[in-house]
Amino acid sequence: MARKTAQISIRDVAEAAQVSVATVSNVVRSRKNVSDAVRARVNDAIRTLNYLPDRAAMQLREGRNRIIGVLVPSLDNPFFTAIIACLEECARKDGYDIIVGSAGEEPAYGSSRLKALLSWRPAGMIILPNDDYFADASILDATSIPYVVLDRLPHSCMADTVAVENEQSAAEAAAYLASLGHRRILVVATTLSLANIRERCAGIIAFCAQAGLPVPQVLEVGHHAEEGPAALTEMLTGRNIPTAIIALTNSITLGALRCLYQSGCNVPDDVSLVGYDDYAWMRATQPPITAIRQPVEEMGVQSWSRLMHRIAGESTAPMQVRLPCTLAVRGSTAPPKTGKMS
Amino acid sequence: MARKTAQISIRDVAEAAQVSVATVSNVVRSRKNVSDAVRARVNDAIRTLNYLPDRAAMQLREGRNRIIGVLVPSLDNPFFTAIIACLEECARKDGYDIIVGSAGEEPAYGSSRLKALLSWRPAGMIILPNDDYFADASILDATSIPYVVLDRLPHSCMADTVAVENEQSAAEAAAYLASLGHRRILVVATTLSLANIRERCAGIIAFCAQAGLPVPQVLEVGHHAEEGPAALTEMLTGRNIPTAIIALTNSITLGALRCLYQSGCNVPDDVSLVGYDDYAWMRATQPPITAIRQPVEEMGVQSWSRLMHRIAGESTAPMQVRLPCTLAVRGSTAPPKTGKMS
DNA sequence: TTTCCCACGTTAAACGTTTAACGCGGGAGA
DNA sequence: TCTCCCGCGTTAAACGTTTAACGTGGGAAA
Repeated sequence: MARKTAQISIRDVAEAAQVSVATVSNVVRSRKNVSDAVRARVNDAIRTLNYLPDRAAMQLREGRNRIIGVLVPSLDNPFFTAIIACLEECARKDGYDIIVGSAGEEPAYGSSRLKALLSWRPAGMIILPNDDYFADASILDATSIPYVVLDRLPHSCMADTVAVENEQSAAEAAAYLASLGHRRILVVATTLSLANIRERCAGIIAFCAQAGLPVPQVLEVGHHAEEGPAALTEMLTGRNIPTAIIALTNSITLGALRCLYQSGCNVPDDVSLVGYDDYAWMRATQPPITAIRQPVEEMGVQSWSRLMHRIAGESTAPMQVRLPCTLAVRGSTAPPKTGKMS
Repeated sequence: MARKTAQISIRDVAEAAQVSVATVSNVVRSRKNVSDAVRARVNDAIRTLNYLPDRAAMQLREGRNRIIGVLVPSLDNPFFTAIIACLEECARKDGYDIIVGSAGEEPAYGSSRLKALLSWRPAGMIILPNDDYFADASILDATSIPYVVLDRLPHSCMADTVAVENEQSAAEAAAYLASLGHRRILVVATTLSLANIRERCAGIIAFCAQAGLPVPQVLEVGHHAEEGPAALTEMLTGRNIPTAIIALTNSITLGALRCLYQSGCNVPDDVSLVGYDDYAWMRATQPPITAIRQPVEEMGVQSWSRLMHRIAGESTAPMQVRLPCTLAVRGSTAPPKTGKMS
């Protein structure tokens, strides 16, 4: 009978099957030849005792285990959870487990979450930094653990990185709006202290400059913008409102939509809206939202693949992967009503 | 200098600080009095070597560690990720780490994910089952690990459970629709093989019976309904369409909205819509969606608290916690246009 | 019959911690 | 001066695995 109090260990199984612990291990890991009779006895014992190997012990013995640490800024953002879901799928396929930590959007906790993750002695890490100074890099570089930086790129980094083509995708959205006849574009951002956001801004500004459009206005509204930031509502109820808005993240897209709704602006008749990320709800609004679709799945797969290569010992120079976004044109964008210009 | 190849251990620190490993441990865990001079030496060594204790070894030594396993059906559903975010917050406060596994909405993998989680020897588990037979219960009961079942309740269960008042909340939504004058209500569900969904249906049906309304129609559309299930579109383009829809999950709410949009039904003029769960996007649609708000945060907190009590040794009979939902009335519900009845 | 080898099992060490038990030196009380 | 105790550190065992090294018994080749 299994003891209820303590976990049953390989020793209990060995005892029950009348063999040594080494033999049990050999059966479980199928490492050495074990006679059929003994194997059967061991398997029986495992089943009746409900034996499960202890990962901590395995890991301790083997030095490094099949664990990947994933550090994200937040678990409340569908963009991050989608990536996690994708990484989890990759991990399952390759026989890894992932451990997820959330560091918070503001770099407040400092590196405590990273350290917690590292204390698992993971075989590798995938990091989505919450700022682009990425002080954590020094901690990671002090270990020999390979890691991949995803989505938000730090200023400088000795590791593989995977990100989307922020400038190009944002410029493409601006170009599309320009082709519809828009000239006054408002860019709504979380914060310009994030490199990917800055790149998106830069893409739009560069396009406008090149196309002879006025310099677009940029509004920073912070990370918690789902409920519709007051600053934007104010701007939309004022005079000389923009004819098009580009929202640089999914939460901003949502917030912008609420502001437009609150301030009585009609989409797309009064103001056109283009949002980053593409979620199901954007296709269920009326009108559906024109979206810059980030290749979330591809980001997960690529970063996983990079990490696996590094774990396998690849020692080439760090690679910088950039993935293209696609613009999904829907009903929230239309030519501006010329009447409202003057 | 730290060896680059292997992780630095407590022994390296001891060597660098010229003390025994026990002393290092005592400094790190501040267990016994250590003189200031020695403490300083040790802390210096820790800092220069970038020492991080190895969780696997700690856990092995201590038998059971501050880990909670969380098993959810899917990481693609914001309801589950919101709960995870909340549990993570609780865990951080109490000095625990959580390890998340996703089992898939269909009970296909069987119990392999659960076993993977259990092999971490967690101090406790929080489970959101993916079916209500909950075969995993036997595996869990075979261990001495306390666990809490959340959201979807199995047929019978010897553990603490936390769920919402499904019947009452659904009945309340039906009652509200009835008070507006609706008589033909369509219930759209993922699958009736889930207890919480069945309870919601039952609540609506019971109310209709009691209020003398016709028996509401129930449509099962499966788990991946965000894109708008064809069966629903078909029903909405037919004759004798319902005047109100109650969508029993967030994905169904989204899917229903798309179907309504596709089939040219106006919300709320042609059809009223009430949806389960309340996310930011539901307030950004036009009209905003009337929602049955599940107390996600409270579910997380309550289940965490139950688990902590059990871990602390509480051995009373299993408790069944039920939390109330609130109906947030918004623009997607209105009295039916009587003209369309005939 | 002797020798060798092979197939199958076992022994024991090691992984990095924690902690009970022990040692030791010096100050205080007798 | 002798004893005792207390504060500070160390030693060593233990946690559950894996695996290299080591029996051991029997069959085949000589």
